[in-house]
Amino acid sequence: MTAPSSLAQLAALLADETRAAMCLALLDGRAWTAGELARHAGVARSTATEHLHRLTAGGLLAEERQGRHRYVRLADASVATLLEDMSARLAPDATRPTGLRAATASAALARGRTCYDHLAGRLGVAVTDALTARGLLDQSGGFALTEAGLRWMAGQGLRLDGGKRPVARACLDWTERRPHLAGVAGARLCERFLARGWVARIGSGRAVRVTPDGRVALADLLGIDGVD
Amino acid sequence: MTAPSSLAQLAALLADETRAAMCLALLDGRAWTAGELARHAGVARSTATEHLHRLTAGGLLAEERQGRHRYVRLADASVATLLEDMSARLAPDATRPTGLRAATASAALARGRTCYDHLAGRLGVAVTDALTARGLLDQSGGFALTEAGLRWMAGQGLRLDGGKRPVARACLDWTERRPHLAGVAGARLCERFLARGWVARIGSGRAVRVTPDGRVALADLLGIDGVD
DNA sequence: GCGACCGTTCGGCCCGGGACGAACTGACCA
DNA sequence: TGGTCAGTTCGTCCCGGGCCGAACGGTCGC
Repeated sequence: MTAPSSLAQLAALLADETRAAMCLALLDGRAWTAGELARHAGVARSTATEHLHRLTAGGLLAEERQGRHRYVRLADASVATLLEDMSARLAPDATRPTGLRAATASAALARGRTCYDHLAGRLGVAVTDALTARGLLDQSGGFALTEAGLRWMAGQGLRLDGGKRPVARACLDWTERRPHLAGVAGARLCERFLARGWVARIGSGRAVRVTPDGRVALADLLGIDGVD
Repeated sequence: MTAPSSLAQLAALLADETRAAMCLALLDGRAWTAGELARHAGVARSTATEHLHRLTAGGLLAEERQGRHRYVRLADASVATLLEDMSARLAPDATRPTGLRAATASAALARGRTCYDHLAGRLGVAVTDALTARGLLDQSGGFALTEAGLRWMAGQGLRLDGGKRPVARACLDWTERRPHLAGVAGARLCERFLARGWVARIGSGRAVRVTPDGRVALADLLGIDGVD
């Protein structure tokens, strides 16, 4: 039986604006230093230290120490899933960006970005749609790779054994309001795209752009050719 | 962009032990009165009132007033999903029941219960396994009804149009540690089983038992015959 | 109409926890 | 070996929010 106190403890970890900001920042799937997170959240370093301790003690974050730096990242994919699920409930509040810089940053995110370890934004949705159109992904009764889809992934040299993680899973996109592919399959695809240089990160954030090579590859591989 | 403050506000709703207890109680999918929840959570009625206000204002609960009673229930299936997902992270803490009454109650829950609007426990897992064995449900690349599965549901007169809700979805069972069928399909099956009297609720809780009629029907329909 | 009962509002109490700055440790660099 | 910088520990302040009991307002049943 789930104890109410455990649930409350877990929720309490995210019930603070500073900690929430830190977790959302870490949703980009990379490791941040304590100082970076402190600046990002707008609190003193000492305060950040305490928050990071609570989050790691609570099992949401994993830490790695390198010299005088303390790197933290989300503990595992299930934490990212939890954050996504909670964010999905909030999607309608779409805070309008003010100012030109915020607007272009937001436009870049809407075009394409990583969502922990898979692709999201219009790019993520386009890939998902293409997979479905080609009969590799089945959305009719859930979100699952078809027989053909499993063969296709294998043909690309992408392995799908990911322990207890679901192979294919829907993740709701807060810009597109449509589901895109997550789970092990989504993560492998994203890895591949980045490794081959088909998509590249913009600056240090979550936003990504499709490279010229990527345009060719996407058209070639999945018949996607309208990506902006 | 998801605002950290919104996420924190949502989490704060569940970050209180009393509110958490209320939400978990409501996971049985039924409507409770404010007084019942107050007693269940062990707080004064006035305190319960305040908590219920916060939960409804936050969109987690929906209320219906009947005479001098105030009935509340989870606002929608997505709230139940969120609670399940969070509980799944906590599963390992399996609090051992102490005392005979607690033990028999817990055994009944492990045998079969409702999980918001679908079946869980050994019963839920058995149904899920049977559907999979018969080629109606595909777990290989996610959780999805097969073509045959969609036809079978239609043949049973079960409609699957559920708005934006996924048709089939995995829900992790905290007693069995295995996924069972949730989503629209899971809900329709559970409805049907209850409506036909194949399973019946035990007392006022979430536990259910298979009736003699149910035993016959389950064997007949899905080849399940080991249910205890 | 009169109790009995459910829920609500309000005032007051108390505790937890989030914030900061100052002082300290330990790693890196000249 | 001293200076700098990242992170930590500790003392302190203060606010928000959870709890209760008492009083109040509807609704139901007799």
